[in-house]
Amino acid sequence: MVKNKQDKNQDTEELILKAANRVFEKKGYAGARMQEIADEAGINKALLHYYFRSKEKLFDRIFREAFSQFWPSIEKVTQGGMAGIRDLIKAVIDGYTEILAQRPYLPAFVVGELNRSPERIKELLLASGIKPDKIIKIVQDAIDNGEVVNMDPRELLVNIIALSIFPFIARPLVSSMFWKSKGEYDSFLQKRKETVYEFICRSILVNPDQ
Amino acid sequence: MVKNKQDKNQDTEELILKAANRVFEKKGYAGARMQEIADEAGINKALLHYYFRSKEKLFDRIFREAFSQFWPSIEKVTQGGMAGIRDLIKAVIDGYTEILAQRPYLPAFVVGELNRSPERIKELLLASGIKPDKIIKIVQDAIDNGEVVNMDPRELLVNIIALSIFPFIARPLVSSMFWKSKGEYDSFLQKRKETVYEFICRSILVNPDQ
DNA sequence: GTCTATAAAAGGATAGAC
DNA sequence: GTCTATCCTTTTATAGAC
Repeated sequence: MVKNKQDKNQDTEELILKAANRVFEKKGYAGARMQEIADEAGINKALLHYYFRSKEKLFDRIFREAFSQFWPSIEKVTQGGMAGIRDLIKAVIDGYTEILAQRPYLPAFVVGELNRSPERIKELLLASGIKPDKIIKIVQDAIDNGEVVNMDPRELLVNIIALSIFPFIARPLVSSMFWKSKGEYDSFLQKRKETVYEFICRSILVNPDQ
Repeated sequence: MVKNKQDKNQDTEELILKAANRVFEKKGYAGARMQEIADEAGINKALLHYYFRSKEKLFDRIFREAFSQFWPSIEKVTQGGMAGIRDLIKAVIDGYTEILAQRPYLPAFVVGELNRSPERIKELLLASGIKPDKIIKIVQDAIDNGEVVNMDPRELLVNIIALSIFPFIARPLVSSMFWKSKGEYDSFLQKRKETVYEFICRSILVNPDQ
């Protein structure tokens, strides 16, 4: 069966987006080159502009997707309405572990670009439909009912995210600083899924063994 | 008293380095413009090249300094030879709190650029005179003598650094996600110096109150 | 829709006067 | 040591043929 034009459009656009994603994610907006994106996609520059008009617009498209991917299963948990604090922590860690295994450059990319244009954040957060208040409430409830030690719920959330993401953001640095080889660091990251959960629980749970 | 030529050299070079630091630190190598650095320094592009020949060389100079600044008082502690685990943790947190208050873009800059040229790390680590093994040993000792729960000492170090740095690396994101204003976030970062120490101690110390 | 060729602009680097 | 003017390469973007 031969593809019709509609399919071809879809394919090429998809191809470009995939390529642009790889290049932007690794090199950032300023470091990326339209030529390199075209090469990766197996087409030429002119076609890039035909589909997305400008580097800026192409980047915008890529970045929005990246930003939304940046929040893994936090939503999945809050969706249900009432989730336990342990579920929340596990969901965040597991979610990041999963997405970061596939897209290790994602957090450095998102965070790096946001540093350069912080004015976009408000809008991006709105568009992504993320509800920080809901998540904060889950933590606050756990504190109120004595499950978790008294602390600023936002701080706990920051800590969870920090511990999940940082080893990926600073991967080359941390890896060559403390580990013998890339492979060993990878296996550390695997085990870490459990150890970081325990690290957090030891710190915050009033009754760890309950 | 009139300045002689020697002074003038020094001043201009200093001026350029200051300007280059601001621009590179904020925009990264790819995003920085020689023109902007010249403007910030109050001179013209030609003079930049007169002093540093190329963008690459100027950047290299800036980055080396930034990298060395990235490791605050860890050294200060290990210098003494035998430091307690509590001292180590406090030293790292305090050190970062101090340097990051002055140079909030530093960690994102260092980590970001290292992601793009990881091959440089080995050499930079050597040149900086940092001794990861010494630091690991301090933690290992604390584990061996039963002060700290059993865990990979490297993981604890990663966690300490992560918790210290992440709120700065991801400042705009975290700030507008969980806080009402920039000012409130700043005051959170201040208080955090203590709370993060407690967070860590609760998790790792066998006898927290000792 | 896709290509080649080329325009147009930006940015790094140098020549040469003072 | 510092400046103006200019070169040259890179990179984004468009025109026009197929």
